[in-house]
Amino acid sequence: MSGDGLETDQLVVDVFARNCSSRGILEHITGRWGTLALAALAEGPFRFNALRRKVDGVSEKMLAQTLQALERDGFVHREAEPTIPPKVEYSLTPRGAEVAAKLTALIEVVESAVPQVAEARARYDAAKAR
Amino acid sequence: MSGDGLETDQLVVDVFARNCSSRGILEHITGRWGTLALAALAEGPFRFNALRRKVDGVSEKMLAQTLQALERDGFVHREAEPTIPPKVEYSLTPRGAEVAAKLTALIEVVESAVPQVAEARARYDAAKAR
DNA sequence: CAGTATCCAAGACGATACTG
DNA sequence: CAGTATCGTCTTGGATACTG
Repeated sequence: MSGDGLETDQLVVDVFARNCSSRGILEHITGRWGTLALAALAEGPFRFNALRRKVDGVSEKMLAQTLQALERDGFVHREAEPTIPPKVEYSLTPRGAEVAAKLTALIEVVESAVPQVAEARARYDAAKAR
Repeated sequence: MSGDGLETDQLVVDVFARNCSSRGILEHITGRWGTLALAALAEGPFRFNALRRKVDGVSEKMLAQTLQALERDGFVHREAEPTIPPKVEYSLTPRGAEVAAKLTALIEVVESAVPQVAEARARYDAAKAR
């Protein structure tokens, strides 16, 4: 624990500032798997492996890691039943639901834009090739 | 009209699917710098170095790379005046503005949640340490 | 000013094996 | 089932130097 010249200011909020708390949080949410995990949980609670199947391509390690970060930040709730075999259910907290709602809105815009993006890319590549 | 079988790899749209077009697009947007660049441009047009100053901490390389990806996808417009010294202005396209709006909504939620996230982390860490 | 090119370190990521 | 541990690869990303 060093308290040297670099002050890790606890309450910088503007995302555009470096060392800002909100950036770290935002990166958990907008990270490669964070977005997909939250969007999946927006459809309802999931058990670990069900979530893993839903979010196609994620490894055990990354899903566990992502879920832990989101749980620590208070966006995801983890409910473990101490049975054998273990049953663990993940769901959104109220705050997680708020975030997830914004994400699904974003995803919808993106999905509806897929064809236009394909066109835009073709134009860009054609122009660059010339 | 949507086919039931898995048709192709070309126009898979569901984000949860691997090899899906929307995932790649989404990752440009939600990437470490994509989100911040779009959010910054939501406040108005910016020249390269102004944007670099605004988005604190981004390197030349990453900003250029991010901006090119977003331009190629049709979210950002690049206007270059062939003067000396060169003047290049970046702005949002209409589709980029749509996306940026969703992003700023997300950022607002995150920023307003900063204090609660800090609490949640403290609780989580305390529970884990025990 | 607005980039491009190159190098290199850090860590993100995936596969696998193992535990409770 | 729900993870953790470990290892090796491959990408990400920053610093620096250079061009038009």
